[in-house]
Amino acid sequence: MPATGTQRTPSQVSGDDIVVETAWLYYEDGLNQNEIATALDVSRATVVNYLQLARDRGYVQVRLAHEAFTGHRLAMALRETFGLVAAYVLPERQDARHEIAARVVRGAADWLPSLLAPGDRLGVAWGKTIYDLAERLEARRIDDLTVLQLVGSMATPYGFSADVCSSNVARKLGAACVNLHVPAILSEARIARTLRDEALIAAQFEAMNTFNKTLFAVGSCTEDSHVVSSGVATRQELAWYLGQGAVGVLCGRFIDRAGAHIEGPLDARMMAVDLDRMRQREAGILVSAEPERATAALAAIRGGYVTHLVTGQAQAEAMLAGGG
Amino acid sequence: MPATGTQRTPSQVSGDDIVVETAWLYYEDGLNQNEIATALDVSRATVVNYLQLARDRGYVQVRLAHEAFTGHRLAMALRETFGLVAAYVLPERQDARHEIAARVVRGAADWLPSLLAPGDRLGVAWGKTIYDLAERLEARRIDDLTVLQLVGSMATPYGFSADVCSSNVARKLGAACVNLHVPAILSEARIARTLRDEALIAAQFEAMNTFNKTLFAVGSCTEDSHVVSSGVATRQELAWYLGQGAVGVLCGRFIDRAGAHIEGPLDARMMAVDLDRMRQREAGILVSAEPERATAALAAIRGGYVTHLVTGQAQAEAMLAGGG
DNA sequence: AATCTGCCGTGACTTTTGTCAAACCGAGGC
DNA sequence: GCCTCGGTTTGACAAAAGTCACGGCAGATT
Repeated sequence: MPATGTQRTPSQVSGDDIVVETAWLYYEDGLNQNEIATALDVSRATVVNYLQLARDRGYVQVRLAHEAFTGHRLAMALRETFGLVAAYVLPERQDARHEIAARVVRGAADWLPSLLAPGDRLGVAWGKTIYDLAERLEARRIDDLTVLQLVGSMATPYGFSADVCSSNVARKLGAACVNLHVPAILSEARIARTLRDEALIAAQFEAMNTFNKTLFAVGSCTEDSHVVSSGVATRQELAWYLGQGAVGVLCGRFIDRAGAHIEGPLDARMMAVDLDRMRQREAGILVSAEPERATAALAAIRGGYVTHLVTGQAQAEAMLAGGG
Repeated sequence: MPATGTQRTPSQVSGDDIVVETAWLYYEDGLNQNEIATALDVSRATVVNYLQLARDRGYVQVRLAHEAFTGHRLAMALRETFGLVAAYVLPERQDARHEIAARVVRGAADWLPSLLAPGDRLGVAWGKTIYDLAERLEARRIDDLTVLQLVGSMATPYGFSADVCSSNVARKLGAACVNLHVPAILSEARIARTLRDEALIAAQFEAMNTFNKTLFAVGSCTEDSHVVSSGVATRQELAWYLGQGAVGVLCGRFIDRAGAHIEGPLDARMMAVDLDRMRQREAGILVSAEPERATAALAAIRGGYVTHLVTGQAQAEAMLAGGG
């Protein structure tokens, strides 16, 4: 039983000795709280306190292994069907569809660091998904990493823009960041040309094109899509692209079912990475949560932009049903 | 309540869908088993089973953060006192002294991967500690890593030798391995010279010397030390070195309190890395568990061979008391 | 020196989790 | 169509973990 009459000084507890010891016995040696209490000669309640302290201080890390998601039935199917390097499928209940976006983002944030290596140059697109992903990314330095903004900036009603997306990803990963200090879309092709010829901007584009991995989402082609709400495209323009067979938006460019770039009125006015360049990469990471985007995601895969896919169960099923 | 009359087929459970979903709800979303049972419409006992499955399959990873050990009171003190880059101190109870070696080895095995980066060339010494460490190391590939054997091989009564140590470390980390295919000690200096001049051996030595990080333990200078039991040194030789002020053995070489190499009868007959070279490295990782080795560890630190130290609480205290 | 204050540690109680044998289901063989 | 077999699910019970209000020591304050 616990000896009475002695009490540890604050520093002994804060100094971590006992807390770490307790955590070790519990989590590494697998003793239960009673055994630990006996061994350390304190009450079990105290053991509970120490363990709580250990958790509060972040000493205990619990996570689900990537294999749980990459080894998932649907993940394997996606991988084989579409020739991906890996797929990461988040589980999803019928009755919690609204949560899936958050889960996919969380999963992608957990997975991303393990897909990157020192020396990588990561091209980052923009969108709510990417923005949220950056938010959830836990700070973990990757040596000699550079983040490159793939699309010009564009203010949105939601408070994120391409430069914020890339900056945040860079910050979390301790990476250098090359931003594109231009709007994503300009009113006239002439102005876009002028800007692209500007030495500073040209240099930024040149730097941008040195990426070896990419991180992006695909937009859907509906009127409530971000392409429209952010002002990149007007409704008329969207309608025109739809008429040409557009099923998705990738880095601001419209693509058809086969993933081919649909050249149109916007391209000359757009400041963004070229889609042909997007195919030349070591790894292309697509994050896509909602089943409604299955078609767009399929197009991106068929177009050859994707090697790694993060998605939810429902979208995975939709893709396997619709593609193949 | 759980609906009766339906039951999952084996493949549905083995197929991981439900198991991963359950694990997610429990570990990521923090629901308790009752809430999960309700949500998934199964009994709580089933939830327990699923969670057990998830753990059995290795989907759940629980570990103590490195900060628990590097941020430890004694770790900070060691770091500051001896100017180390980092120290990793394992907690230790009075009544479990015999376990500390296992803990330190485990801690070192957990820490090591995070100290290595792609492209590194890791020199590995030998000894029971290093051998055990290799055993405990969990398989995790580090790109473009090369492991280099720092000391010639020597059969021991315990079944490990330097080549086994380095090979095992390399295997676990998915690294290339350069072994030294010679005995650690030869009967005559002349033979050692001859061997060193042999093209093949010379090339191995040359490769060995390209290390940028080192992993080693220090031996103590007692009659039951491995230096004697493995036949590297005779008792007479040991006695001679003790007379010269030897307090420890590092990669087969004797060092004094200041960590200086004590040149003696063995050196010309020895096939091992040069101690001067051991000082020229990005990182030197010393693993040492028993308090009796505090003196030897101190010497190694004073000698400038160490930047990272893994040890137990008792040895840490001994070092802080004895050195400074 | 007495008092105060802020943690620390504890026992009793509640909630959560783990165990196990028995019931149950579906698939295939007779 | 019935039966057996292997794995799944479950309810009842047991064990473990979490909570909380109170008692107590140590160092600071007056």
